Amino acid sequence: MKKDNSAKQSLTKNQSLVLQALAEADQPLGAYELLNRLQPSGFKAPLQVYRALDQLVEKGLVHRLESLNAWTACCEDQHSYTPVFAICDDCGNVTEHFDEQLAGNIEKVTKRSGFTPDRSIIEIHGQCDDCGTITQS
Amino acid sequence: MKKDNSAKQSLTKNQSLVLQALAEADQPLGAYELLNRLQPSGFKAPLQVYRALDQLVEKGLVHRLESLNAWTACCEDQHSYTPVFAICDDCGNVTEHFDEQLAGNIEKVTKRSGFTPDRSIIEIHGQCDDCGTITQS
DNA sequence: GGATAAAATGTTAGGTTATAACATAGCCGC
DNA sequence: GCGGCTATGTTATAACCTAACATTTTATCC
Repeated sequence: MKKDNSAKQSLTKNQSLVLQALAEADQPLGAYELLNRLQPSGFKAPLQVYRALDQLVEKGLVHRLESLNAWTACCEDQHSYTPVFAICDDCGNVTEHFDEQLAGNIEKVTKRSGFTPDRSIIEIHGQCDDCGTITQS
Repeated sequence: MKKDNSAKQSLTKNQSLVLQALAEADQPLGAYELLNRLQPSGFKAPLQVYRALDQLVEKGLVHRLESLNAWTACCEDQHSYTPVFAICDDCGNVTEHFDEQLAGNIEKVTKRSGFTPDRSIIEIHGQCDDCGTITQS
C-alpha cells in the first residue's frame, strides 16, 4: 500500500473529483455511475473515470470490489494489512475490516505450496446488522 | 455448498459439456472462451454458457474467479470450507486450497460488527512455485 | 525563465463480459 | 393429457473496460 500523508494533497483535479464522489456515496459505485455523477463537473468519457480510479487505487485511497465491479473510498485508517470487505447483499452497504491473524493465515495457506503472495482479495457477502435485525422481527 | 455424490449424475447436456470443457482446460476459462470451444458441440449464444455456469456453480461443481472474470472446475475434493484460490499472475495457473482456521477467522472478523456471512471470496494473486523458481535462477 | 521530459488529460473507437425479454421444448407428478 | 417446473433457444442490448493517438499540464533541470 503506497499510502502516505501527502497522498491526498497531490491529487489531480480528476482524481479529486472521483475520490470525492466515492466518499460522498454511501455505497460502492460502478465506473459508469461515477461518470453520470461527474458529468456536471465536465467528465465526458469512461476513460476519464477509469484512469482516475487506477491512480487512486495505486495511491491506496480507493479499493476495487471485484465481486461487484465497483469501487469504494478507502476508510481513513492507515493500513498495511489486506482489507476484508463485508458486503450486504440486501442494502448494498460495504464495510472495511482488518485482522492481522487473517492476513497471516493467507500467507500460510499459499506458502505451503511454494506460492509467493502479492495481493489478496477478500470479500464476504452476507447480511449486515441492520438488515438482519429487520428481517428477523 | 450444495454438493453431493449425485451432483454429477444429474447434469443436463449443456451442463456436462461446459463442465467437461473446464475440466480439460489447464487454466480458468472466460465465458466467451468456453463458447468458442463449445461451438463445435452446438453452442451458439453466450447465454447458453452463462446459464450452464450458473447451474454448475449452484451445484458446487464450478467456481467463479471474480478477479479474473473466469471459471474453473472444482477440485474433486468434497469441501465445506470456503476455498482459497492462489492465482499465478505469470503463468495463469490457479490452485484451490482449504484452511479451517482461515475460514473461522473470516467469520470472526465480520461477526464482530453483527454481520452474517453467507459466501466468501478469497483470491490471492502472486507467483506460483514454478514461475518463482525460474525467475530466481 | 526556457528547454525538456514525464505525467495527466481529451477524444474516438472498439473489445469483452453479462443480462433482459420472450418463445419453445422436455420432464414429472397427478 | 394437463399443469407446473426446469432447461433451452434466440435476438437484442446493457454494463464494463481498453487501445490508440493527440493534446495539455506539471515537474525538473540548466
